[in-house]
Amino acid sequence: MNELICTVDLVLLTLKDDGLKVALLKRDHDPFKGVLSLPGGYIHADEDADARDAALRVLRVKTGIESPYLEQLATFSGSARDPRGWSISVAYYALVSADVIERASHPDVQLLSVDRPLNLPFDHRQIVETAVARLRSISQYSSLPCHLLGETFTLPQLQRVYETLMGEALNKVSFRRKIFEMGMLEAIAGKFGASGAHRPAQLYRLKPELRERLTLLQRGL
Amino acid sequence: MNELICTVDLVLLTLKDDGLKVALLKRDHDPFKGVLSLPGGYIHADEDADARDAALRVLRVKTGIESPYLEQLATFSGSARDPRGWSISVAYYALVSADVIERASHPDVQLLSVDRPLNLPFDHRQIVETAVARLRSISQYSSLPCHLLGETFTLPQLQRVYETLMGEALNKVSFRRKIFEMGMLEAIAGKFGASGAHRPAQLYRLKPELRERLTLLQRGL
DNA sequence: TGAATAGTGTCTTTTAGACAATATCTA
DNA sequence: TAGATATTGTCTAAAAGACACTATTCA
Repeated sequence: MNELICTVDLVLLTLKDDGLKVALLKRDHDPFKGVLSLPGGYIHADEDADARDAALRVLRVKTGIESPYLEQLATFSGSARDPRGWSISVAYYALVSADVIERASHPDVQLLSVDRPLNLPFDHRQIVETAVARLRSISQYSSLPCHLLGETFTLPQLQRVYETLMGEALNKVSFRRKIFEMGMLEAIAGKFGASGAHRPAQLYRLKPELRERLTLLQRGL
Repeated sequence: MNELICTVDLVLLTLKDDGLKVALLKRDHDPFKGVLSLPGGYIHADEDADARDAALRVLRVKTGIESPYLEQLATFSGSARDPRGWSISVAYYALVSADVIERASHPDVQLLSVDRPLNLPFDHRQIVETAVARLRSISQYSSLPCHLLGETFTLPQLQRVYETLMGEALNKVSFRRKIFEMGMLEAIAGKFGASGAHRPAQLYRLKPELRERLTLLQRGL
């Protein structure tokens, strides 16, 4: 039997300046040493219980981020994708608020917009495109976008996140009906200050029991 | 670096006797020699261009089935799932009509209902459950179930397939509206005979350009 | 008080579902 | 022609969207 290269790759996504960004790092080693690419690394059979564990380890070591919302995306494989040989990479996507990336403040992390074509090594461009398509698709009928915001947020903030992801304006009344129908939020007694000369918005947070799993909508937003 | 066991596993699904079945085989080798399990096998770096290729090869060799509708499901990995060591398995699911399985007529293939708990080695039960959940979920808003029927079929047949997968009766008028809205079918000038003493149903087939990719519905059935 | 955004009430439009009438076959 | 299922027309109910009104804050 042949020895295959087994790795994980991470698509770490966040919102900044009203746009979706992907976190990239300069590669430490050849091939493509010094080139911006997805954070990734070999699976370590001796320390990772499974591929998800490897993904969390890679994210922690390479970006300093500890417990993001993380899901398996897909597995990319073949003889053509890595010059070193036949390889298999289990890709994960993680969603965090821009705050979390700033607090980790890893000097090497660069955030690039996913809206213009990315020039990346291996098949990383395809991996990013798959992740963004998945995020946009699932956002249409789930609570997934909440994870791009911080611990607490207002409904107008949340609506802007959904609108950014879906690329279209949403009806305010319908949006609120749907979000409440999902029943994923709990109001926090307290208000939002940073607004300015207008009525402040109610603060909400994800119900703690829903931090790890998504809430789904029957019909979409 | 450690050597990992790299395999593919196949969840081959079909409809028979109005129920969803999964195709299983008795294992040729240890571990679990002689036990019913998912068709699977090692990735062969020297002959498989990628994992999908490996999945198609395994399916062809082990079941005689040539070109099914095939999608990547997820990757299952870790030190706990295989007694031989740390392993990684890229799982695919395939949908075929019962006809296709019969025509391949591989003597070892056994079809078991997915509706009662399956007792399978490794983490194959979890893989099957994931595949069935994925199929049922995607069926709510796509043309996926068409692939469980043969080349041609009637709308009443198709509705029964959707109803079996979704586990509920569907409104006939709405179902037809939605299916036509998807625009995935083309009528065949000719009628359906096997019916009996009543008006025969119009035959349809998937538009040829949609044999490989799904048609999606904005709102679900 | 006026400007700005948050939150709500309600009417209209769109979509889904119920029901029944018509169509077409076999025995 | 009776009986069975396919197909279609149309009315009703539910969901989504448009729009405007009220609420609350700061300058």
